[in-house]
Amino acid sequence: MGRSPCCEKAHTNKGAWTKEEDHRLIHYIRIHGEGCWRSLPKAAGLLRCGKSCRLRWINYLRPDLKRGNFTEEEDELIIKLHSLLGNKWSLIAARLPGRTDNEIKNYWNTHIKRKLLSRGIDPQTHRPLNQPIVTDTNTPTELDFRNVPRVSNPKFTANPSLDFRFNEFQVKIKTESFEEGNSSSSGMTTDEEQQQQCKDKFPSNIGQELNLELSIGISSFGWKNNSTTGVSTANSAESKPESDRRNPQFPEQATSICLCVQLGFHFQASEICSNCQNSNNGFC
DNA sequence: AAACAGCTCAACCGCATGAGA
DNA sequence: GTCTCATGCGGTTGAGCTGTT
Repeated sequence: MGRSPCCEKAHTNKGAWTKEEDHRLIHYIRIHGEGCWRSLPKAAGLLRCGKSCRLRWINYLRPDLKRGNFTEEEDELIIKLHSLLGNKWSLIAARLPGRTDNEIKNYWNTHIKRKLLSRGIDPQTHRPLNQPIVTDTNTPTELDFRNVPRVSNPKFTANPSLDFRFNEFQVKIKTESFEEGNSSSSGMTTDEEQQQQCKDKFPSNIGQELNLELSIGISSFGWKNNSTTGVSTANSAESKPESDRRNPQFPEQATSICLCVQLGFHFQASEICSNCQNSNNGFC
């Protein structure tokens, strides 16, 4: 006794969407908003299954989608996020405003994989090709979860939020990671030279540590009022899909979810998160 | 110009998950 | 606890496009 199919396949269209279908879907969602995908096709007069409608809207028709090629910065961000998260395309897409998980997945498979391979990097492990995996118990060079603090139970946190974060999660990387490709004019690879190259590229008082901090949680202010906070674009209500803004699973005022992944140099405790404008000793 | 190969990406499929009855 | 529903996610497919011979 299996589950009933999500739609009556015999009476649904498949394949490429026509302009008329797109127009109907856009028109319907403009009036009624997202959600209720199962009943949407019938209500909108579409001979499509709800899944198909949802996918079409999310991946193609949504007005906040960014069109055009990926920038070099987006490329690098995707690579870094993939090294952290693996094939969690939806999580990666959450960090790239205007990009969809499907788009990123396709781009990864068609471009970035090849790019990494040409650099001699395994796209799955992000390690140099043909290099055996060596476990160094003293100096973490890749993700190191051994000292990750507990994942606190939301039931016991001060506010009713998820508090799932990899605290103080720093990944030391060699400065050669900042170099473009494998080029090294002198061929030298000493630490001194790498440090100098790093300083040349990043002429502030930045050290050699990249902070690849990942934190997932609902920012505390989000439970108060999301209309008056300085929420950055990535997490602002304006940038969220209509369904997120109307999500009945959350109280009306609790729609700001901080999914911070700080990719960059470790920022100071006195600074605030550029994403949620929160200051919590460098974490949010 | 035609045939073929390779590539891109929109769309589909199956499965997982959470909510509610 | 079990079942169904609704939704979301990741892997895969295949039509159409582009480049090459």
